[in-house]
Amino acid sequence: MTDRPQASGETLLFLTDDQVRRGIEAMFFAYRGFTADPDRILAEYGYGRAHHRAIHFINRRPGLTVTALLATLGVTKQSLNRVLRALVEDGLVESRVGPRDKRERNLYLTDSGIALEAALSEVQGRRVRAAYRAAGPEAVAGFRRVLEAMMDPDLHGLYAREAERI
Amino acid sequence: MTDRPQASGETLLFLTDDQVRRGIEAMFFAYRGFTADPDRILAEYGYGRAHHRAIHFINRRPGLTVTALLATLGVTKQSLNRVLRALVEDGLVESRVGPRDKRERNLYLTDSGIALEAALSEVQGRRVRAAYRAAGPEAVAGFRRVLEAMMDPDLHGLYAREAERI
DNA sequence: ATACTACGTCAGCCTTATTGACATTCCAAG
DNA sequence: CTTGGAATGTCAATAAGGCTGACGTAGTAT
Repeated sequence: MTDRPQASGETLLFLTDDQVRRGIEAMFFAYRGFTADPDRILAEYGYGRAHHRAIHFINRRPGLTVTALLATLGVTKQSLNRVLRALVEDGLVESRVGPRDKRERNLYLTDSGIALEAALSEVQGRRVRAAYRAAGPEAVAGFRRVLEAMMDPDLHGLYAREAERI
Repeated sequence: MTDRPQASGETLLFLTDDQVRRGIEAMFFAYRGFTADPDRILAEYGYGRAHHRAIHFINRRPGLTVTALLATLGVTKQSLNRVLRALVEDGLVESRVGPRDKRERNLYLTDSGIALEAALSEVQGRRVRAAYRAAGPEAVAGFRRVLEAMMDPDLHGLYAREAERI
């Protein structure tokens, strides 16, 4: 379909199919690198990425309700429940009855939960920082802009809007 | 640990833990958006991302051997075999006995395989292009630089070196 | 009093991944 | 020519993490 080399005219940003495929490939490799370090720590606890995500978002929004976390992660409650139950049983997450609405459960990290979160974001952040350093400041700004644009507006919009509201 | 706001001195690129966490979060949301469109197509075929990855790399390197694909994907042969068998049975991938070394199997996409790959990279590329357009050309360059730096050198190095060799 | 919401849980199923074991084919080195 | 090892395929068992469907309970809201 598209086979012009570089061009620029109307779009100023013309990419061949091959260039796009390289970008797709880069996302795959980068995401794998991105998750490799936390995965190793999680494995020691018998946890997976699902646990990491829950811990991450509870840390970001202490007091988050189960429904809100469900919407953020985009999984079913049955799926999340298994993960959440393990975290609560292991004493990393605390589930308090909602003060306003008693049906709700507000989720908080315990001290051990905070410690694990710190360890996870430390190793993951190490790689992110290293990549940022290697690429340079303007590259980081561009990176973030592309990522934002790549997000699914339906799924992420809710989260972003909620973030402002709170 | 780190709570200075912006700074710049020695590193020229100082990021707070919170900024790094936002980056981590952005990767999560972006990767989900990135895979959403292909996932819908794959579901129609009863396939998953594993099939997509196999199709992608066979398309990129027609004649790829099973061992090379194994190393690229970083999975076990048992895991890949299931995926590969489905693709061969469904007539999307052809597995030819190696001409030089008859133990090897060279993998090729059939016409239907090429068609599916085109459909997948079309929808995925659509989102990538949209994100690139929204972010601008310099942002894209920066994005790629950060992604490259984020890859696991051990895993990706092999692939990159092999790409040059061929 | 009734309807709806938030949450938890049981059961069953699927995909993708793992480890371990074993067979086959075939290249290459002694 | 024999033998070791490499490339591949396959069987079995297991696990994480996701899904749907169904059901129950507590609490809010009308």
